[in-house]
Order: sequence, then C-alpha cells, then structure tokens
Amino acid sequence: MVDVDPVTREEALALCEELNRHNHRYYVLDNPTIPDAEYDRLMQRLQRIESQYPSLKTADSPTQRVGGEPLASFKPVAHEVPMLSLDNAFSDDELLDFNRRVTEWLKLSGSLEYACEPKLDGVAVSLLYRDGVLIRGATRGDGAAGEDITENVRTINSIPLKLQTNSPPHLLEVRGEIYLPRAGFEKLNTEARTLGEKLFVNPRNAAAGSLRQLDSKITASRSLEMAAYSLGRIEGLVQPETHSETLELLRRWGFLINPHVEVTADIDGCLSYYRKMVDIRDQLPCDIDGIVYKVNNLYLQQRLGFVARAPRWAIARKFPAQEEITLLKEVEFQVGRTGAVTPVARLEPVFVGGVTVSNATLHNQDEVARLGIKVGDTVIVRRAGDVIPQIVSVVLEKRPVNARDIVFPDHCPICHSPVERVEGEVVTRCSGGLICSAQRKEAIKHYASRKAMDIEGLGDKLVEQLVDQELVHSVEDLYRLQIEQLEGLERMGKKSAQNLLASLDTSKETTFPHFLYALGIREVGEATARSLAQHFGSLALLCSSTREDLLEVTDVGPIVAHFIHEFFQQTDNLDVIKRLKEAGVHWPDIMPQDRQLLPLSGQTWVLTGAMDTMGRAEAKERLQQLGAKVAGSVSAKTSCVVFGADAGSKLKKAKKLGVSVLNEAEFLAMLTANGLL
DNA sequence: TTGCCTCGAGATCA
DNA sequence: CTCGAGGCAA
Repeated sequence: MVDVDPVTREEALALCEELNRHNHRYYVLDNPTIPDAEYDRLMQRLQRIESQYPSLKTADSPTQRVGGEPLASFKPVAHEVPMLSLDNAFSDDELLDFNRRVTEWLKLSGSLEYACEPKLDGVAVSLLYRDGVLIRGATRGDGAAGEDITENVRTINSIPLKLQTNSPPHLLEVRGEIYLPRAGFEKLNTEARTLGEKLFVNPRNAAAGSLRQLDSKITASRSLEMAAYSLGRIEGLVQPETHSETLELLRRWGFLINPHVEVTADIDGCLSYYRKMVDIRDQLPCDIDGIVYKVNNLYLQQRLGFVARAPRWAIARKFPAQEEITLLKEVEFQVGRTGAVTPVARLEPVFVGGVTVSNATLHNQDEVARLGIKVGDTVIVRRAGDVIPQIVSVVLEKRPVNARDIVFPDHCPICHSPVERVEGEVVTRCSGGLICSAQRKEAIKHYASRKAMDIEGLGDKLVEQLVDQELVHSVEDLYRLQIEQLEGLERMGKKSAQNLLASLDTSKETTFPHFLYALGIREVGEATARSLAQHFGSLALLCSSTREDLLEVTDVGPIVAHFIHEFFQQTDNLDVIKRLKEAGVHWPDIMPQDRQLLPLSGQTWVLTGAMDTMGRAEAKERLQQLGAKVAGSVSAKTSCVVFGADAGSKLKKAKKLGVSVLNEAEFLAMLTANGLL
C-alpha cells in the first residue's frame, strides 16, 4: 500500500466534507452558496487525489456519486423489517371510517393528531446506514426481500452518503420515495427526442427504469431525487415520540423531506389538507398520486400495529382516478386456474392516468348486467387504485344500432365442458377440471410463480407451449423435462433450456408455506398458506387434519376449511404431492414451537363489557399475540374472562363456573408484564 | 394492467 | 441488430 502523506490525507478529508456540504445545500436545501464552477473545481481536485491514492477513497466520498462499473445483476436483499404497503381511501367517508376505526381501537375520547404528506409517485426504497455511512440501498420488492441497488442510489444527490451528525446510530434504515421531478422528466424526454430515441411515458416509469439500470452511470445522468418518509431497522437510536419529529431528525441529518408535510390536530384537518393539495397539485414540481395520513404519535402507532400487509395507523387517500371515453371492441372469455370464466373487454386503446389502456376485466356476469354493457358501446374507463383499469359506465346515447349483447358461453371456450354457476356465487366456472387445458396451464403458471415455487424462466408463453405440445400435463411433469425436449420450442435455445432446467432444480428446495401456496388450493393464498404452515408445521399433520382442526387456524373459516379438507381428501391431489416429493421437492418442517412458548398458549380467553383504555379489537389481538384463543362465550374450558364496564351474563357465568376473571387494570398489568404495552 | 430493462434467440450482414 | 419473453414495480 502506498503511503499517503498526512497533509494530502487531511486535504482529501476536508474536500470530501466540503463537497458533501455544498451538495446538501444545492440538492436538498435548494440554496447553493458557491458557483457551480467552484464546486466542479473542488470535485476535480478530490478526484485527482483519490486516483493518485486510491486508499483515500471512502464510501461517503462525493466522487462515488458519478457511477462505477456496470453490475452483472442485482443481488437480492432481505428486509429485516418488512416494507409494507398502505391501505387506500377513495373518499372523505372512507377516511372518516379510518379515523373511527383508529379511535375505537385506541378507545380515545378526544381527537387524534395526524401527519399529512403528499404521496409521491415514484419507487419506494430502503437505505441502510451503518455508523452514519450509507452502505446499502434496496428496492421494496415483495416487501420481504428486494434488490440491491446501492450503486444506483449512491448517484442520487439528495441522498446523503453520510449522516450529518457526530453521533450517528449504529444502524439506521431510512425509507422513502425515489422519483423524477417533472422538470427532470421533460429534460430527459427532450434529450431522447433529439436523439430519436423512445420517450418515457410518465415520470414514474422513467424513475423506475432509471433505477433498474445495471450501469449506474446512466442512473447518475438522470435527475432523480429522494424524499425520506420513515424509518425501518434502527439500532442505537432513541426514537422521537412522533412521526413529525422523526422527519425533523432526518431533515437535520441531511435528508430531503417533502416541504408540504403538515401535522393536523384532528381528522377534519386531514380533510382540509386534502382539498388544499388537490388545488395546488398541478403546480407541484413532481407528480403525486394522493395523500398519506399517519397517526403522528409513535406510541399509538405501535399499539395499533399491523394487519396482513399494511399498518393500521396509516392510510393513503387517493386522488380521483382520471377517466376517459373509449370503445368496447370485443369481449373475450378467459378461463382461470379454478375454472372461473372471466369476461375481458378489448378496448380501443386510450391514454388514461399515464398509460395506454386496451384491456379491462369485466369480472363476472353480475358486473356485465350491472353496467348493462354491449359490444360496440362507448364506455368510460378509469384506472382504479392506480393500477387496474375499470369500466365505469356506458354512454347510452352513443350506443350504435348494431350493438351486440354479451352472452356468457354455456360451455368452456377451451375444453367445451359445460359451465356451472353455484347458487349464491357470482363466478361462472368451467366444470372440466383437469380435462381443461386452460385450468391446467393456469395451475402450472401458478405453481411456477414467484410467490409459489419461484421457477425462474418458466413464464406464461413457455407453459402454453409445454402443455400444448403435451410435454407437461401436470406440475410433476416439469421435473421430468429433458434438455432435448425443450430445445426446439419457440425462443428456446440451448442456453435458455439449460437455465430453465437449472432453475427447476433450484426450485426443488423450498419452504412449507411456498409449497402449500403452490398447490393452488382454493381460497388458500399467501397469507393463509403461511398460517396453515405455521399452525400444522408439517404436511402430514395438515393432510390428516379434520375440518374442526382447520377452523382453529387464524383466518380460516368454514368455507376455507371445507376447500382445504376437500383438497386433501382427493387421491389425485395426494398422488401429485407424492410424485413431487419423489421428484426431489423438499422443505424443512416448521416447528410450531414458538407458539407453544408463548405465555398464554393453549388457553381460551373471553372478553366482556367495555374497557376504558382499549378497544375490544386491540384487546383481542393482544391476547392472540400472547398465544391465547379468544372465544365469544364462556364455558368450563374457558381459562380466563376479562371484564370491563357493564359486563353482564358472561361475567356471571364465569363466576358460577369458577373461571378466573380479570378487571381492566389487572388485564393491563398482565399485558405490561408481558411487554405488550 | 402497463411500461421499463435485460437477456437470449434468431435474422442479417460482413 | 431486432424482437419478444421474463421479471419487476405501482
């Protein structure tokens, strides 16, 4: 290693610090104090020193922002604290409902403070700082794991490479939105136009595209920004008491915080904040697609906790979806994995809400009837929740004389088996089962999908070919595929075939919940698969479970229990599972031990009467967190009854049966003793 | 559902 | 070099 003289080392350090300071002034505060030329001169000086003495290059050096060598691929990274999405509200009423739910949960009598902020239209990211230095940037991915885009985030000038504090926390994960301001988007497209290249259709896609560049030099050339909005993992930090103070702290540490963040005293303030933002939306420097409201007090946030994939303490109020008029050209019927026959509208392409829409689902027969829609109609489409296009209504005045009724087929369009519609259900289903190639294809696609077995390289088109050529009838056939069978399929060369076989092999090593989800049992999605896996621990126990056993599982009711039970009664299904295991599919059983270790495992509790400091829903969740089951009525098997004010017959019965009882204060003390309050 | 990036396949040209 | 599949994000 080359020895560096102390004077040069000092100079490099000073330059680094000075440049970072100016960078912050320019990109975060929007208030530069030196001319650009001077900044460039300092930068060149630092670059010269660093190229002479590479050992002086630090992770937080501003020279690291220009982009380095292209990557071969993005590596996966796990989010220790999951990155959740937000529940949506589409009207004032839904927002008021949210406030009611929160107030009821917390049993608050007064009003509740909310932090309001614009929902920037970009890409969510996680930034990890160790001892104050940026060490990793990652995309949200599915919330549990994303991709490592460190090289790309480093190039974003409003992201501090080092926190502006002398006592940084040991570990800090900052979350926020990376977006492209409208000006940057216009600039980018103007350049693309002069070069005769393809234009980006909207700023969000341009931002997402810029972040997916393997060559960070390209990312560096785009004027991306990041606004921080929350924390993830933290170690060695005393958290502030409120969300707004957290943002203030992040601002001091050098992050860009959206200037329109406001704290309101109550939900009415949220409503007026929304109206204000709707008014100024068009004049903002960047696209926003709604408003995010968060309960400002972090202690209350913690008490509210989370539902499956979203916090109970926050909600996104969406702006009204944009609507456009277009023509319904045709309706086709698709057959899904469960045989559901879905009408799909083929539309005259129309630009709405930032994208061109040409397809939209019509869901089912009832929806078609409700809309009173015919082929040839002029219709109003909108993008609901910003993703799924929706047909809102028909413009009857424009109906042509030759408009055609939408007739549901009485036989499956694929396998021609009769369709059936069960009383009380809205879905029409193909009765063909495994005879139906559409159902088989969809089942295989589902099996291969990321949240299931995650077989990379096995996409829709390939599955279609494999089933059509009769190379694969059912999922177990996948593992018998030979390289010679694959080569010669469309867009399948030696390389692709090898890759597919390799990823089929990799996919054999899986987890119980993934496998369970992959089986495609009706009503068993990701969350239910996880609950089942957790509850039973092994496939053998799940297979031999009764309907009653299944009802014990969180979020499994009679209908879901029925489908699961039926699935494992059918020998065909059991055979498939057997052959998959023979083919080498395996997973570690889950020890349901952590359940047993919980303090209230195996107990059944009952709540009665109203408590002063906590809603019924919260009390129930707390008990479940401790491993207890919460039942509605008292019996000899009841472990304990918690009673509040105006407790009636249940308390009486408990006392008669000699079941132990707790009053509110005792209950709260019990929770506190178990670290829940 | 769409738009974007990346990769491999296959066509085209040298 | 161009095209389309696949993967990703909202």
